Amino acid sequence: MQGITGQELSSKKAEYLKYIHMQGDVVKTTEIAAHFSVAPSTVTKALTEIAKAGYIEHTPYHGVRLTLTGAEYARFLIRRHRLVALVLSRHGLEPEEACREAGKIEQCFSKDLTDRMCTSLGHPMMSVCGEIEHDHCCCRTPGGDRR
Amino acid sequence: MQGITGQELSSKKAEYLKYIHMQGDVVKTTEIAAHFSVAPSTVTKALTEIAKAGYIEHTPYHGVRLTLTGAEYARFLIRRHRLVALVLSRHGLEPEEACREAGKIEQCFSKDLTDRMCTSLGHPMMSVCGEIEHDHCCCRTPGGDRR
DNA sequence: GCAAAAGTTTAGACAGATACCAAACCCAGA
DNA sequence: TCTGGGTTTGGTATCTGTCTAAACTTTTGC
Repeated sequence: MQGITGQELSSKKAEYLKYIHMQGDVVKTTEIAAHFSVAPSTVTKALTEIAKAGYIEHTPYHGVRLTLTGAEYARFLIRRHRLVALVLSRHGLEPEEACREAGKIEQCFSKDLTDRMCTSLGHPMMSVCGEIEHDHCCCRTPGGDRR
Repeated sequence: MQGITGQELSSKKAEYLKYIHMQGDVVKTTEIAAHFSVAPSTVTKALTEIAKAGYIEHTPYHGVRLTLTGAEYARFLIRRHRLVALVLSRHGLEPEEACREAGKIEQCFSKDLTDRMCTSLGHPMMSVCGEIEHDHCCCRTPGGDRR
């Protein structure tokens, strides 16, 4: 996945993708609908579009599963979320608040901005809401070495 | 202006309001349209709605002027912008970049979050793109004293 | 002082995101 | 196999932001 910008998916779709990633394997429409408190038909529509964009495989009536591209993108979304939460936690927010507020603002952060903050924070391993994986951060070459 | 949330105006309308504030006094439709590279009719429509919300007075064919409420809200928007830019500048961005990126993400920051960051930064007087006024920051009581 | 030019508004349309409901549809378990 | 729960389809709605074309107002130049 070269050239992520961070704006490939609208914010709601990105949230769905993150959720699918965190659930792992096959995820059902109803499960997503319940988690986000929306009607199943709303989810079906979003899923169809996310699938069209190549991030998930949607087998009608049987749920969705991330593609490789989708898994990679979801990891970026989660890394971004955790970096944003970390920044907020360093500006007076309690861990839980930082995580919640991050959820509201993260979609505005481009990949580039995310990577810059990551570098500036010294590529932290932990945030307030989980580990930060740097596999696909700008700070890694394909071989895994820091630049 | 009690109880600002930061989400009273959509992001484009907030940008227009900030611009009107920065131009001062009466601002014409065409001027705004040129600045934001949109059709004048787009601006008229937005202006009508901002006026309905009480932040500006719109005299058709003669331009707009901020109301007291609008001026106060615009000062909040500018303070928020500068605080966000300051945070970004402390995370590896050059002043100009920080200001530009702040413009993209600031609309997501609530009044509360803005005030928390302000406190955490020690109520800074300067950002990378201008002074920060604290007249209406949470850190001030009506008399002007820090809490 | 009036007509053309410049500026502005209105009206109608469209696109994208998100959401809903109702109806049709599929599938698995009793 | 039939039925019920889960899912999808199709239609509709709202919000935001945008445009074009036409109508209207103000200004300018002669």
